[in-house]
Amino acid sequence: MSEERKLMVLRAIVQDYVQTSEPVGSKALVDRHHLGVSAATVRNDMAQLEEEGLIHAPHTSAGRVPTDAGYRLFVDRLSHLKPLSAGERRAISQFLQGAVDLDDVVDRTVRLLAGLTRQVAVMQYPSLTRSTVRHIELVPVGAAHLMVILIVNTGRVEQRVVEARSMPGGPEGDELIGRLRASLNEVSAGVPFTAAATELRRLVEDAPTEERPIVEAIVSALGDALVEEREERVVLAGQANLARSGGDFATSVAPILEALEEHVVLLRLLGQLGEDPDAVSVRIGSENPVSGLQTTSLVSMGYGSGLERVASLGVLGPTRMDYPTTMASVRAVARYVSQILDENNNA
Amino acid sequence: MSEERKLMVLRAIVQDYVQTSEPVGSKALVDRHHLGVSAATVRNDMAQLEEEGLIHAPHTSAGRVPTDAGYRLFVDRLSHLKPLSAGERRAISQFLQGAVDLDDVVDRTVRLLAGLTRQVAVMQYPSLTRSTVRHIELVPVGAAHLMVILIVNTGRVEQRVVEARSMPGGPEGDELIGRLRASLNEVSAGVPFTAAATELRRLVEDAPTEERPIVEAIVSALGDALVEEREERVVLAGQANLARSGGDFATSVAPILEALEEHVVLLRLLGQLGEDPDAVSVRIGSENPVSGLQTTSLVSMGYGSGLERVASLGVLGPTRMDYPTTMASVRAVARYVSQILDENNNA
DNA sequence: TCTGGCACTCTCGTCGAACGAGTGCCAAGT
DNA sequence: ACTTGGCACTCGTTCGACGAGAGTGCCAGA
Repeated sequence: MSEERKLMVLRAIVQDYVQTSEPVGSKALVDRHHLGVSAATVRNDMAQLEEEGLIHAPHTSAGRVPTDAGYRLFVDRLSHLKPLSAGERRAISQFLQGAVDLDDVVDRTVRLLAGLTRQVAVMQYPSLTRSTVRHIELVPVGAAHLMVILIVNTGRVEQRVVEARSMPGGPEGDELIGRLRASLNEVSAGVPFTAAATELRRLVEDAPTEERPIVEAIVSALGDALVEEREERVVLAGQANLARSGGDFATSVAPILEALEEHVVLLRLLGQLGEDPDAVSVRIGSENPVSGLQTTSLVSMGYGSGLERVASLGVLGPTRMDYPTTMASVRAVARYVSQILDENNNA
Repeated sequence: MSEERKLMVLRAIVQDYVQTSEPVGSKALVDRHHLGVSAATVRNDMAQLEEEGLIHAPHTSAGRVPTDAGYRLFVDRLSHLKPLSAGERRAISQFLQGAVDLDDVVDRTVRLLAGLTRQVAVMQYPSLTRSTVRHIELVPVGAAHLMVILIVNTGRVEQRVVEARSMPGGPEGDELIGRLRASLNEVSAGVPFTAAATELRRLVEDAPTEERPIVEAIVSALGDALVEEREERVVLAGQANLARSGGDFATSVAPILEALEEHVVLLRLLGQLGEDPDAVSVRIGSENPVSGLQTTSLVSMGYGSGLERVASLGVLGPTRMDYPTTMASVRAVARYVSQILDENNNA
């Protein structure tokens, strides 16, 4: 028995099953793929594959279906990414180029990915955790409030309003605000997020007693913004594709939709990338720790401006999915997004 | 034949059908509701109701089901909002009070509504169209760029980066920026959005020739922000409830999910409120112009700070829904949200 | 080690009958 | 003029049986 042929058979099973969504039998296999052997031989191979836990028969007399392990082997060793056509690449690029701001980039990306793969697209907002402070702005709002605005190097903006009752009015107030703005930016502009937090806290200690309350308030608001933003966001698109995806999902799609609404878990999932940040990561079925998602696969990849992979994006679909194509799409989109973020960043 | 009893029968049918989700027959009706008449009488009434197009029999020998018109009559004349319990009110209030910023208010609101009604919650972002400019801020970014920040009275912030090559560096630049900031705010602070646009445009004309390019760039960026934001956003939650809602939705939930992804149509729907902005608006089944949503009802209501109803929120569910309870929930949430926006606004 | 053949096992769709819920209508009662 | 009980009739639904079809496992031979 040729070990190599066995793998050919597995590959053929995966391909056929993905295409037809029906268990594939020995006869159909030899018809559709020109393996040079007979159905009986294939049957023997199948029996072995089943023993190894790579495929599985829903019931005695039905064809075989790949198991999660089977897909895993297929993805790791039996497939190569199917390159996109030039037209597709151009379309992706142009669609993303049209974005006007970061929100728009994210929005367009998920929609694009969902449309491209006909599955659910998920995208993590560019993380601020590894980002740096670009600028801090203070704006008086009414007499007794101050708006604190934090601008991050990714272009994202966070704002908070703080009370500032102790703030003197008129020119004195303006002078104070100007001074605070200057020192805030001095210690934190260009500084990575985590470092900035401690630097800012030192400012509070150094402040003269009468300015303590207001500096305290501002710094604590900034701290809030960091933490708040650290628990990041995800954006989804293409949920309709779930329902449309026909006979998959033995049970209803409800548990999956539920899981998708738990943004916190999604974020944890997306956060766990493979070692190589430039490779597409695939989490198949039960490899997936989340309860509702054990019949789905997550194909994801990091993206971000510069060398840092700030966040990741991907698609979620039935384990029975076209991995080569999906992986290629995810990779292409991740790269284009990175590129666009780069441009915006250096601009 | 008592006209009044006929309506009682309709009401009973709606109530039973909503509860059991099965067509209701004459026998079941007299058992469950103590109408003082026999099943045969009820049958006669039913025949009439059917003739009037208020109910409908799925097939010859099955119970009756309300039509869209039947629900409409029920909502308009046969039901009153079921008041929430004190505990529920307190829970809503507390949950919303915890919000830290506008995004968080919106996020919490949709999740709350979805949980409360076990349906899909939709919420329009507080519109900027009817809003006023609170403040405009200019922040230099690097040597040749300027970030333009627009702060709106709802607390929302929009930012744009513009090129400013012609901007002089050093103290002169700072002076220029200070002057521009002052005049921008002079003409637009507190001014309603639409008026602000024209005011700003006049600034360009009045600018001295050498400052023209930069003023032009800033104003055009602001104009962009207005238009961009005019095509507003919706936030959804509870899509899983769709799939969970059991036997409803003859077809699959796919078309509904699809429709929900078309944010533009959703916005148009939410935009069409009834005359009375303080009343709950109900759009039932086919009253709904959107193709995918003809088996669903939309219960919505305006909200906003002050007297203005800036935007609206609501829930979407099967036409077979518990209208009194749903309407009460939507109204309660809309009111609390308005209240919270008010507080943030006046603070 | 491969191949053809054959018996065996399942699932799935169809058919028909029994069932039951519910209606429509009629004739009688109030 | 309504209301009521009765009764025949209609149709979906359920259930079991049955046959067809697909696919396997295994064996004996090349």
